[in-house]
Amino acid sequence: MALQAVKGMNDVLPDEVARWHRVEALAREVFGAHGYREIRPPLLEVTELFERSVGDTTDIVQKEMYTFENRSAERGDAKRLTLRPEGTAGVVRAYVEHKMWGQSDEHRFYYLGPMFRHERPQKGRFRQFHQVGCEALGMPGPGIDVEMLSMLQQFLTAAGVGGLYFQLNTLGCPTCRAAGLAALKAYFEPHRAALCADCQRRLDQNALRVLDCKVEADQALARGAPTVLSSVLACTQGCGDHYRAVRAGLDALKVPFQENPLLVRGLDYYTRTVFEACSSELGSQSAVTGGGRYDRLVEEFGGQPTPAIGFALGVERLLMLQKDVVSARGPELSVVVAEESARSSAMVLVQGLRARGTWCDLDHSGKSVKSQMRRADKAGSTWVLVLGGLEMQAGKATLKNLRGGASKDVALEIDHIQAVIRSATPGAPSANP
RNA sequence: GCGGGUGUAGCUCAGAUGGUAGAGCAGAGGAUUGUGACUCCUCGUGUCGCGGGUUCGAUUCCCGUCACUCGCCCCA
Repeated sequence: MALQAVKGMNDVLPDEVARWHRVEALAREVFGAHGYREIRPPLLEVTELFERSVGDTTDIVQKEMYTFENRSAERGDAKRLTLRPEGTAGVVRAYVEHKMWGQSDEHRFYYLGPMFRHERPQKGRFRQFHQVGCEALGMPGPGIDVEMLSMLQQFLTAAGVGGLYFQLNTLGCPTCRAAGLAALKAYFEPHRAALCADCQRRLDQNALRVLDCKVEADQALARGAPTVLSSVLACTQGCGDHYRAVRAGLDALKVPFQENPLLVRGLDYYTRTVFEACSSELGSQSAVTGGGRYDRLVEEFGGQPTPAIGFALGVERLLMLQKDVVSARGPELSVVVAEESARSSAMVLVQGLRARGTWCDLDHSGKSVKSQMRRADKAGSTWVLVLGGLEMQAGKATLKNLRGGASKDVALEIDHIQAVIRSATPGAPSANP
C-alpha cells in the first residue's frame, strides 16, 4: 500500500491555507487589541507536566497522550516526553520557569498551533488538531472573566460563526467544590447499583461527571441531585459572589449565555468560572471553544500564587463553521512565449518584474500559444504579454487584459510594464487610455 | 476501547440478480498561419481497496483483512 498520512493527522492543502491565514490574522488582531502577546512554548514537554496539570484521572492523561521515552534513556537518563495535548500547561510552565510574575502583576498570552490526542477521529475531532488559546494571569476579579467572554464573542462573530451560544458554570474553589462533591456522592451512593458502569467509575473518580451522563436512567437520578452550583453559591470564600459578578458583567456587556450547572470540563485544573462556546451547526462535537479559571495551577507548578483564566479554541471546528469561500487570487501577469527565440528575453523580463514584487507567471512548457493562453486564464491572471520575434524586434508588445479591461501597448521595459499593470484596476474600464 | 456506513478513472458517482465496466467534471489536442473565456470535434487511463473461498468464470456471492468515514466515550 502506498504511504499515507498517519490516521487523524490531516494535510492542510494550499487551497485551504488562505482560510487558516484569515483565522490566524483575526486572532492576532482581536487578541492583540486586548493586550495579549504571543508566546510559543515547545510542542514537546515532560510527561509529568500534563499529569500534574490536566490530571491523571482524566481521559486525556489516561489514554490519549502521545508519550515516549527520550533518547537520553540510552545514557541512563530516562525521561518521558509527551506531545502536548493542550496549551495551558506549557504556557504556565514557561511563566513559572521564567519567573514572569516579577515583571508585572498581569500577563496576557496567546498561542496558536497543533495539539495531539490519540482518540478515534470523527467529524471535528482529529489526532493532530489546532488550537488558538489565550491565558490571562494575575487577575483575581470577575472583570477579566467577563472581558474574556466578550473578546471571544467579538472574535467568533467576526470569524463568521453562526448559531453561537455560550454555556457558563462555576466549579468553585477546592473548599466549596469538595462540599458539593461530598453531597453529590452522598446522594448517589445509595443508588450506585442502579447507575451505568461508566457512572459507577465516575462516582469514584469524578462525581461531577455523573450529572453529565447520557444514559436515560442516570439522567433521571441526576435531576434530583444537589447541584454543586448551590454549594458554590453558598461558599464562604467568595466563589458565589465571583460567579454572580460574572453573570452581571456579561449581562451588562450584552454577552448572551446560558447557565448550565451540568457543564463539566475535562481537565482537573479548573476552578470557579468555566465556559464553552458552542454552535448548533457543529454536530456532536458542538464546542468550538472551552475554558475557565485555574487559580491554583501556577502555585502548584511552584510559582507565586497567581489566579488565572484561559480558553482554547479549535481551529478546525471554527473553519467548519465558515461557509464562505475564500477565492484564490491569480498572477498579475502571465508571459506567453510565442517563439523560442524570445524565451531568454522573456525570462529576463520576468525576473525583473518579480524582483519588483509583481506576481509573474512564465510558461515553461513550450506548448502552443493557445494552450499557454488557456493556462493563463485558468490560473486567474489579469494580464497576458505575448512575446515572439515580432515583439523582440519592435521592442514593444500588447498587454492583453483578461478581466474585461482594455488592452494596452507597452514598451518592453520592466518599470513601464509594472506601472501599467499596477495603475489599472482589474476588470474596470481604463479611465485614461 | 465499542457500534454503524463506505471502498469502481485525478475528483464526484452510476452499474451488472456472476461473463473482466461507464457518466459528468477535470486533463490533453484541434476548429487555416502567434491570442483565453462561450461553442463544437477528438482522445486516454482503471491491479472495480487487499487476501482467500465458491464457480467453467467474480469486480458483482461468502469469509477475512486493511483503509476511510459517522456515532458512543471524551473533548477544541
